[in-house]
Formats: sequence, structure tokens, C-alpha cells
Amino acid sequence: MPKQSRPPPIRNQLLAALPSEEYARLLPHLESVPLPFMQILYEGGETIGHVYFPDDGLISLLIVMDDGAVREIGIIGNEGMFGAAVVLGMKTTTTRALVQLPGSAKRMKAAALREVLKRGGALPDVLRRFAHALYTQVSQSAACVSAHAVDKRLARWLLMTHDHAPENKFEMKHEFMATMLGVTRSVVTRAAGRLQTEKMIHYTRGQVTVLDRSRLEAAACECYGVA
Amino acid sequence: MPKQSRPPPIRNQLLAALPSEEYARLLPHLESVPLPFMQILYEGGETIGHVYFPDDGLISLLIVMDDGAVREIGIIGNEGMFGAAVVLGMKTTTTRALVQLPGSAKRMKAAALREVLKRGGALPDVLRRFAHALYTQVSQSAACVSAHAVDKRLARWLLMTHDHAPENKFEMKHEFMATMLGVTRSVVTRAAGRLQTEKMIHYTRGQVTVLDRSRLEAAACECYGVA
DNA sequence: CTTTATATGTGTGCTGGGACACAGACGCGC
DNA sequence: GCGCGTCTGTGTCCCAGCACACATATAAAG
Repeated sequence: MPKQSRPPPIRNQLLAALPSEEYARLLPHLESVPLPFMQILYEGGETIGHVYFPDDGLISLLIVMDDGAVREIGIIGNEGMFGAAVVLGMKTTTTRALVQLPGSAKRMKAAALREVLKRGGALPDVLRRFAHALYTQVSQSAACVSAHAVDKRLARWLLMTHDHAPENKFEMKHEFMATMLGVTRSVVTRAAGRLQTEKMIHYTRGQVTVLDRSRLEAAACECYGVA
Repeated sequence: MPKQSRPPPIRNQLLAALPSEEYARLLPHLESVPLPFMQILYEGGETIGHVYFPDDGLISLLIVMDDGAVREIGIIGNEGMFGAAVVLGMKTTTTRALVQLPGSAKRMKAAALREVLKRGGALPDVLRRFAHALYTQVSQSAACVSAHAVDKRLARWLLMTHDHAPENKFEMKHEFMATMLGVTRSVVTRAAGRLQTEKMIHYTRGQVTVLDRSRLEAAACECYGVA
């Protein structure tokens, strides 16, 4: 007799928060997709075709300025979703969505989500609360970037990334961190050098390893933890 | 025979966007209140007792850091509401809400809003879309503050304030502008001095007058207009 | 008309981060 | 195991904004 297969655990926390019968109704609409490293899911201004519920990995939300400069305004991991704009009744995204840590996600057509939301249940509540959490995160980032020095912001950013990484080690170049923090590469090299000297992190050629989380937390600004 | 009194125009744009019978149902819940200059409607973390739909004036949303430093992350005028968090299912606000330009508003108990939202109609859509607009504004501010110099940001900020002012002249001190922009007062004095030298604005003792909007727009960063 | 509090103007030195340049250093492909 | 491309380390100069100090100017109160 074949072994009864148990359903796989639901790794996305928004989906996991749904009553099981509601999740079951959603399931036919969900499609598993990989989140390949550095993939751009959407550019700012594009119509949202699918919303994404990450199982793991990390999606970064970026604003692209007229001159091409880029700033990170928020991140989304398995605790959230990309496509909150759809929940709020919009069709397009205002930000670029970039895969910062590879992983996988369940995705769903935006149109299907709109339909399902109309039926009520727990889903609208859950997703609206997430939209608010994202708003809070972005607010805090806005204040943080003008109030805190790069050293603290880098520590915070590494912690947030680490929170979504499967191991202590993950792929991350100085150049990329510089873009995310809105500073130049040499500034990151210097700041990261200080963290490495203090043995909080270690890195070689695009591989960052978090060595001492607690000290890194002490080095980060208060904004870590608000999210 | 007494003249038939026509209903006053609805100056808040969210309320004005509602079908008239839906607005009529809302009306019993709405209470007119003044928005006195510099009043703090709510502190960050407080439970939202009332949501506010400004008729005119301007409400500034502020994040207060652990060390007491303050940063403006968004503004709300007659195009919006304070209390979007309630629309998203939350009970508290994460930001301080401060009256930056005096005016008046219609306010409504948060509990009443929750009830009315349950009934459906146009209101949930309208308010959700505003929540998204606010999110967009905050995102843009987050990117702006790290990407643009004070001169441009000051010009942008003055324009946004002017958009909600009844006249070209409004009360506004350098010290206050400095707090909103997250810089020191002397930086504002110098930046504002440049704008005054260029005859875009004029000010004396807390009274700012916008003299030349179009040149001020040219001096502002691209972020003006995104909202 | 004088006083006083508030608001603005300005000078000086300091520092974080920007811009740019170039020097290792490691990994990978041939 | 040599060469080349990609990352990282560092140096140098510069400037915006900070900290702080103090000088004025104007309104409002007496």
C-alpha cells in the first residue's frame, strides 16, 4: 500500500495564515515558480500580471529615478507578497521588483486574485494587513536613510537579508549593497571592512557570511526590528 | 419664503468621489472639526479614535526616532485622509500626525468607519486607492531624501505645501522646515536664501510667500509631481 | 520708545560620503 | 599554470551638511 502523502508545509506566511478550506480554494490558482537571483519581476509602471507569494528568497522593491539612479525602499520575503498594489485596487506597480536572494514563490494571476478577494473570507484581511506592514516598513526606511549613518544602515540591511537567507552565507557584492543603500561602492567597502575587522561578518568575492548576529544587531540602527 | 439652502460643496476629494446616496449615508457619522496650526492629532503608536478627511489645511505624517529626532514621511491634504491604517484593518497609527497648515476637516469614529466599510459600495475602493497613493508618496520620499540635495528638496516641499495653502503666503519657520527636511536650521536658511535671491520666494519672520511657482517647479526635484 | 523674545543671517571648522583612480587578489577558462 | 575578468582594498581630493557660536532684525509687549 502506497504511503499516504502529506501536503507540503505552506512556507509563505500569508498563505499559511488562511483557514485550510480557503487555502484549498486558492490552490488551483497558485503556480510554483523559481525566483532566480537578480531577476527583475517587474519594472516600475508595468501592469501587474501575477502577484508573488515567496516561499523563500527575497524580493527587493526599488524606485528608479529619472537619471537612472536606484534606491531600495522595501523588501519582501516569505512573510509577505509582491503585488500589494492589486489588493489596494491598482493594476500597476510603482516600483521595480528584483530578486535579491534566490528562492521560489507561489504566483497567481492578478485577475484571479481580484476575483478571489471579492468573495471575502480571511484573505482580504490578511493581505490588507500585509499592505499596512509594507507601508510601515517603507516609512521607517524613509526616516532611516536620512537619520542614520551608513555603518548602521549596512548592519541593518545585512540583518534583514540574513533573516531571509537559508544559511549564514549568501551571495552579495559590495557594488550591489552600495546600490541598495544609495551610496558608492567604496563607502560600502570601508563600512563592511569595519564590520569584518570587528568579526561580525566575513566576506570574499561576493560571499557574505554573518559571524555574530547579536553584535551585528547592536551595531545596527533602531530601524531593524520595526519591520 | 425662505431661500432654499443648497448643501455646501464637499471639499474633501475622497468624500466628493462617493455616489451621493452613499455620501448621504455617511453624513450622520461626520463631524466638522477645526485643524488648528501645529496641533498633534495623534502620536505614533496611539489607537486611532477618529479618522480625518481634511477640507483644507495640511496634515504632516512624522516618524519619531528613539533619540527624539523627527522625519516627515508624507503629507495629507484635502485629497486624502488621515487614518488609512484603519482601512487596512489596523487600530493604531505608526506615525505622528501634525497639522502643518491650519484648516478644517470632517472626522469620523474609527469604529463607524469599520462598520461602513463592511457594507461595501464605493467607499472601500476609494479609500484603498488612497492608501496606495499614500504608499507611493512615502516610497518616493524615501528615495528622494537619499538621492536629492536640500535645495531641490526644499523647493519640492514648498510646492507641496503651497498646493494646500489658500494663498501664496503661509506661516512657516525655517526651524520647522529644517525638521521636516531632516536637516539643520542653518542649512534651510542658506537654501531658502538662495531661493529668495532668485526671487522664487519671499519670507519674513515665519511668513513664506511663493512668488514664482513655475521657476520653483524647475528648481525642485522630479519627485514633485509623482504624488 | 524700550525691552525682550523670537526669527533669521552668517562665520568657522569638522566630517561623512562622493568621485575617481588605481592596485592587489582571487577565480575561472583555456 | 597563464591570462583575464571580476571583486575588493585604498588613496586623494572635494563638497554638502553638521555643530556651534554669535550677530542682527523684527514683532510684540510694556
